[in-house]
Amino acid sequence: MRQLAQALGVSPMTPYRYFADKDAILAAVRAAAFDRFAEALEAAVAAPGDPVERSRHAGDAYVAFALREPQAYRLMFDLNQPTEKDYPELTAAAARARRTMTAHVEAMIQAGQIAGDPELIGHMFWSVLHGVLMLQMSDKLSPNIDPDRLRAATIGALSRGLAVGPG
Amino acid sequence: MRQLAQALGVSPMTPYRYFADKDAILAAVRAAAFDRFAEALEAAVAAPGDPVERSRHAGDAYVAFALREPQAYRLMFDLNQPTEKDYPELTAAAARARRTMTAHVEAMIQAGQIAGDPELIGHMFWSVLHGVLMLQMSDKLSPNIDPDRLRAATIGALSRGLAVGPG
DNA sequence: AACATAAATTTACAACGTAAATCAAATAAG
DNA sequence: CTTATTTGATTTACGTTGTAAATTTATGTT
Repeated sequence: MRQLAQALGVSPMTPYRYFADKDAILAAVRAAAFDRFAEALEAAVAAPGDPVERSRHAGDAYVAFALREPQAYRLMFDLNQPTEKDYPELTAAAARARRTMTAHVEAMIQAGQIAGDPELIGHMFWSVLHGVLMLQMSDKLSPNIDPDRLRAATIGALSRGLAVGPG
Repeated sequence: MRQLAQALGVSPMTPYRYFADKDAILAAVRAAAFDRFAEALEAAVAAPGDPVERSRHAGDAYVAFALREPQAYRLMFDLNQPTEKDYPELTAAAARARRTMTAHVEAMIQAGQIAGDPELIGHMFWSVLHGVLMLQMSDKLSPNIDPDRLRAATIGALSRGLAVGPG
């Protein structure tokens, strides 16, 4: 806090005139990060190309964000952070990212590319991306395993599994 | 630290005669948690039944551990914790859990159940389980999504995708 | 009994988040 | 243009935290 205040060129207690406490400040940072994240996803999904290509772009954008702003990504999903229920703006920003995901899956379904519950399918891909990234960032992967290869293989297998029959 | 010392019925500085600092203590706790975790997996894999059934048991044991000891699971994969490279016992305990996983996949491959790199395939399932659990625990899933259903659907689709052709 | 070694405690300090009191700057009322 | 009143920022101070250093207590050993 004192460092932050100094970086802002202001006295240690000044931020407290604008935020309730440290958690509120971090919640604002989290919300801003989720907004940047949602923007990156929206841009990727809106790019030209067929639905499958745009899905790849979305996945790439997801990973690129996490690796470009690891601190932000960490904070966004940090289990030690207070639940976002207490911070409406944060809830909203997180929901926005989820909606982007779901909307794109819906588009793929309407294109006949895939079938099933769009929100569930979106969450399936999300889980894979997040899982690999978390294991990668916490240094839990075996030294023999290349994160990019793992991610590609898992997304590939999951896609194939979904193409056969919907979950 | 002071609370811990009091719980041990000892003065605040006593733990420091046995551990370098707080991180070292937490690393020991993490290592112990990983050992319990590995034991749970080993037990599940060693249960009777065909390989596919035993895989299900392993997955169930994984999830059961995380939900039965959420604090432990959190700590084990906490990104804020110092890297386990500095704590050999911790590295060893984590590697033990990975080996259990890989060994079982190898068994499935030799049973002709599946094909591909066993360590990679093990990591694929691991990523899914970890991803869903983390999203669940950090309260990031959409209210419409049931974690158990999400996990089952994702594991199911991934399995189907792997059955078709190896990654 | 005297000493050496190990183990635990006491004391002390710097850093943290923040409550309370104080002070300064802007705006409104007379 | 004063004089209030509100707003914004700072200073001071307190309780907690992790832990370094000094000190005491317990445990062998000669």
